[in-house]
Amino acid sequence: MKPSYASHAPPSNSSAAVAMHPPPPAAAGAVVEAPGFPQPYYLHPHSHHHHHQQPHPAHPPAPPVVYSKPEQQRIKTLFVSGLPDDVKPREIHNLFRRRPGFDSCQLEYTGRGDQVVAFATFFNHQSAIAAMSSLDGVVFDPEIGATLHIELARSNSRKRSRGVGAYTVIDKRVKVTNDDQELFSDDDGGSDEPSGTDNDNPSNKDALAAVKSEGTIVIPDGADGTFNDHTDIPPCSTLFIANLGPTCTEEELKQVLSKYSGFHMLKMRGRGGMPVAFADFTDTESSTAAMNGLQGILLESSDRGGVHVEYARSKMRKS
DNA sequence: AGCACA
Repeated sequence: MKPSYASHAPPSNSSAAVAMHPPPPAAAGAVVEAPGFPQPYYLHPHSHHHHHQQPHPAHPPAPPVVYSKPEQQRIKTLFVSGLPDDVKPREIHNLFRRRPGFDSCQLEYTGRGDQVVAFATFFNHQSAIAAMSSLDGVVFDPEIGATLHIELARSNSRKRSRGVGAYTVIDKRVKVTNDDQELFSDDDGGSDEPSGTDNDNPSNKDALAAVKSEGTIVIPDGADGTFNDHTDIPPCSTLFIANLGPTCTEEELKQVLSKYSGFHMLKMRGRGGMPVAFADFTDTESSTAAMNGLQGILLESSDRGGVHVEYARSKMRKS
């Protein structure tokens, strides 16, 4: 099945498909028709920055951000193909760990030849989209000419590296005494399609259990100098919020922050130009939960993409 | 990348 996500549409209607060399300029502002869907889907939040000659200039506030068809908006996992077969899980983790909203990733040896694919899971859909548009088409190994192909996965990974593992390896390679390996090939043989990301999907688990050897290895956090966290700033009960649109108001932020328990107060600075905000919570557990939920989300006022949230470098002065 | 308030 062909993904309806539009950056993979033929060059005819994709501005990103041309000039697709090292870092793809993230299909800026592209408005594309998704096959089978009447309305256009807006691929990038910069729509109102680059004024395409639109028939209706009477719409000043940019169309709030719909990236993909509704059922895809629950997807927080990316499917990564185009990897060299000697890729290491650590490399996948390092590819994604700095991306805002990154949660965890896994490398999967599919068992089809030496094919390797990966899944990267984010805390929200927008973060996944943002990572996808900045990494899709990137040359992963120039020596070998390996170019990453990234799309939304068909389903979310259920693996969550809650505190422990930074990444996971799934090895479906089989050393079967049976000569018939076709028994559990579940599709047409297309090699770069997103397969189910469910690592242990109950529906096919039983069927496969008898034949397949699947090992899940959780490599401990920090085993090679990496961290489960997507930032190196130590946890703090105050959050630093950046990448806000110039028109972002305290009220707008407060409204979304107050959905998280433990939220105390908000302070904004740098109004006009590039505002930043500090949000104080009762404890680091609350601030961490809020950060994970807020990372990469788009506000009405957002014009540079989703908000960027980090732990503040110092706790807000208690008043 | 941009981290203040005392």
